[in-house]
Amino acid sequence: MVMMKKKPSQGRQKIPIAKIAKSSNLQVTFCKRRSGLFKKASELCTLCGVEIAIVVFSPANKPFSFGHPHVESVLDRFLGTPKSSIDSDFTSQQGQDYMSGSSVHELNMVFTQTQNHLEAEKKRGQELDEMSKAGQGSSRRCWWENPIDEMGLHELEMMKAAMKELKKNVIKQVNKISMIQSCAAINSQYHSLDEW
Amino acid sequence: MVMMKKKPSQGRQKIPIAKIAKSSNLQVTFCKRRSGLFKKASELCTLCGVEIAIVVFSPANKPFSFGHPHVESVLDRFLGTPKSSIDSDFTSQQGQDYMSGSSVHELNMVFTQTQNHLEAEKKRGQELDEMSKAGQGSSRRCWWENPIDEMGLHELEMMKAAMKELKKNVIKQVNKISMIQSCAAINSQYHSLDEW
DNA sequence: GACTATCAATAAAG
DNA sequence: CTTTATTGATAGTC
Repeated sequence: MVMMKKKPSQGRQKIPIAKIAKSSNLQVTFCKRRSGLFKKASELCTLCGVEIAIVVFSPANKPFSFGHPHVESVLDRFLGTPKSSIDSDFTSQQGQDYMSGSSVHELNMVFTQTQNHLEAEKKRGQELDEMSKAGQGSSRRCWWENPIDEMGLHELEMMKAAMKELKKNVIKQVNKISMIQSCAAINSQYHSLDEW
Repeated sequence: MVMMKKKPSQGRQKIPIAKIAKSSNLQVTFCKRRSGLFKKASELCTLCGVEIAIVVFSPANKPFSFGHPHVESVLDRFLGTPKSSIDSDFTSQQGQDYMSGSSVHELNMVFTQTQNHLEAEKKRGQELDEMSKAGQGSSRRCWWENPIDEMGLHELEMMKAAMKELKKNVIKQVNKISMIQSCAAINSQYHSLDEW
């Protein structure tokens, strides 16, 4: 062909190794690199005949995993050899046995409940992610307006502290106002402050 | 230099993806490809801001691992979400009794991991709370953050009612969580609820 | 470990 | 998903 044609593509461009801002690009890059990573892992398995397990949580917190021969068998093996910590940042300790006297069934109940709580926490975490990503939209609530049911212990602890402080201030202010309006009738409603 | 030199290297040659026979080659290939794999993984983390964990057992059965932010946190999270099985060869089930035949110790391990995960999730949620609170800029505050001094009697009255309701819900939730984590040590901090 | 020629992985566009 | 142009990973070697 005698026709000149401009480059139909810039081909592969170098990208800086830093958090990708553009959401669509991030999604594509994650997909490509995840499959590339899994491919590399499978090649490593075949070439060297080793066991491997990879677990990734996508930007949307969806779990992906690769394992040879199986994810769980490799993880079991790894978790069963705590000295693996010397090879990486994996630091672990064998904690005490919780509730050693309990029945397996009881443990299962507790475990299931804890897992459910965990699910709720994670879901809430995701929602918070979405919220902060969505920016200052009109739908934003103050954290204290979030459903109490979805709060964790730590948040409740913080709320308790905040409320105690608030109560102190409220009482102070009420007293101040009461002084100013030295009208006894109004104050009567606040005599039961200590019932809080 | 005027000296001719023959090609000092054949460069990279393609190798078949099959078990490497030569032990020395296998060793060096494992090292190179393992580090390459971990590098790819870290890039994926940086680019996409995701959590990842890799566990490999070398040809000599030595464990190597890579994890961001931590191997164990990612594995805990993964093991706590058995429905991740749909994404890979990891097969599990969401039955009522988990691992009925397992020892109490095993259950305890899993439970401990799940609890740790729960803690991590809660902490993360709290950090997000802080973020979104701070992100509102100095201009906008939640009403309860407004100076108490500027409130009139009516607002204080309303606040009192709101706080009573809040307190009721908080206590309810704390009790719920306390029930779930029937671990006495943790609950001790909440025994003084009635001091409010 | 380091070097270098090759080839596979992949960013961007279709 | 497919194509294209480039970058980056790495097999062989010292």
